[in-house]
Amino acid sequence: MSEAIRELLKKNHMSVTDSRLQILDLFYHAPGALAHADIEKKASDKIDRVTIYRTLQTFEEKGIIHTIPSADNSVKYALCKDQCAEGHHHDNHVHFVCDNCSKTICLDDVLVPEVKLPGGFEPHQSNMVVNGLCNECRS
Amino acid sequence: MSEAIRELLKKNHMSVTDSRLQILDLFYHAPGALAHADIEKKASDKIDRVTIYRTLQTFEEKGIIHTIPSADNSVKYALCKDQCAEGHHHDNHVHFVCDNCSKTICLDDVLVPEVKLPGGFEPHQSNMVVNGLCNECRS
DNA sequence: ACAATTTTGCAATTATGTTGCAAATATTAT
DNA sequence: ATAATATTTGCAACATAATTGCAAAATTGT
Ligand SMILES: [Mn+2]
Ligand SMILES: [Mn+2]
Ligand SMILES: [Zn+2]
Ligand SMILES: [Zn+2]
Repeated sequence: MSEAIRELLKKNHMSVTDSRLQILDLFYHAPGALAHADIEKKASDKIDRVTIYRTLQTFEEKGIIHTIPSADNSVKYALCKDQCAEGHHHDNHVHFVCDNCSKTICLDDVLVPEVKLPGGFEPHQSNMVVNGLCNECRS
Repeated sequence: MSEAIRELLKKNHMSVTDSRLQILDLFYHAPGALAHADIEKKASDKIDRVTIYRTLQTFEEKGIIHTIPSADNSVKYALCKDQCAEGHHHDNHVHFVCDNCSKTICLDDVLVPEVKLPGGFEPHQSNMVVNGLCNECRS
């Protein structure tokens, strides 16, 4: 299992280090997206705050994780699916944030719809976040 | 003009104070959405940082302004249109963020499209942010 | 004009994010 | 396997952003 993670790092030409393995492992086992603070808490073997910042930034640049915008200054991160590569993300799916358990979930199968913009506006990338009750909290 | 702003505060059962008038005035004359830092800089007559935080929070609660999510921990605020009321926002329009001039604009006429969620998810509110080049920066 | 209520500014505290640099670790070459 | 090289980490120092309690100031209703 941990072997798959090593491979992912190798494939992206990154040194395989404990911090990186551990953080990636957290993402793979997390029920939803993770914030910097979540990682700081959950990391079994304590990792320095700065290392977490740098690791998240590197992973994002390499196309391993993507950011999920928020309306309250608390960006979260989640694993990208295959297609993303260095400097080239393709995470055009909708994100769901539960108002009850506050879990943040990638709805990989729900694509962000196109919208018609007023004249003169040139779209490059779209993000859509839906708030509400998640499948677990509603039942 | 400033009279309209007074009225808005009265209508929402808020005391009319200098800080509030000044901040509302900034919003009415701003070309786009404002971040906390923008207000701190632009306020002619200096307002304490804490007062700005508290004022933004109050305005948001009263349905006078709404937040615009971002992927880089820099939430912005913009005036709500009519229908919003205390604890009940109806700002279901798309937001545009220019990658060049970084202006953030409410596209009041472009509504956030509905999406079909997986079974069990109950949507309450949707946000959509489009990045790209604004009408001014493209020409 | 007065009393009651609300808002403000300041100080103190906490949280979040950034940078430079030496020590530790990982990779590559021998 | 060892050594040389390159990369990553942790620490300290710094910078910025946000929260809280409280007394002073301003606003509101009478
Ligand atoms: Mn996602
Ligand atoms: Mn808006
Ligand atoms: Zn939930
Ligand atoms: Zn622009």
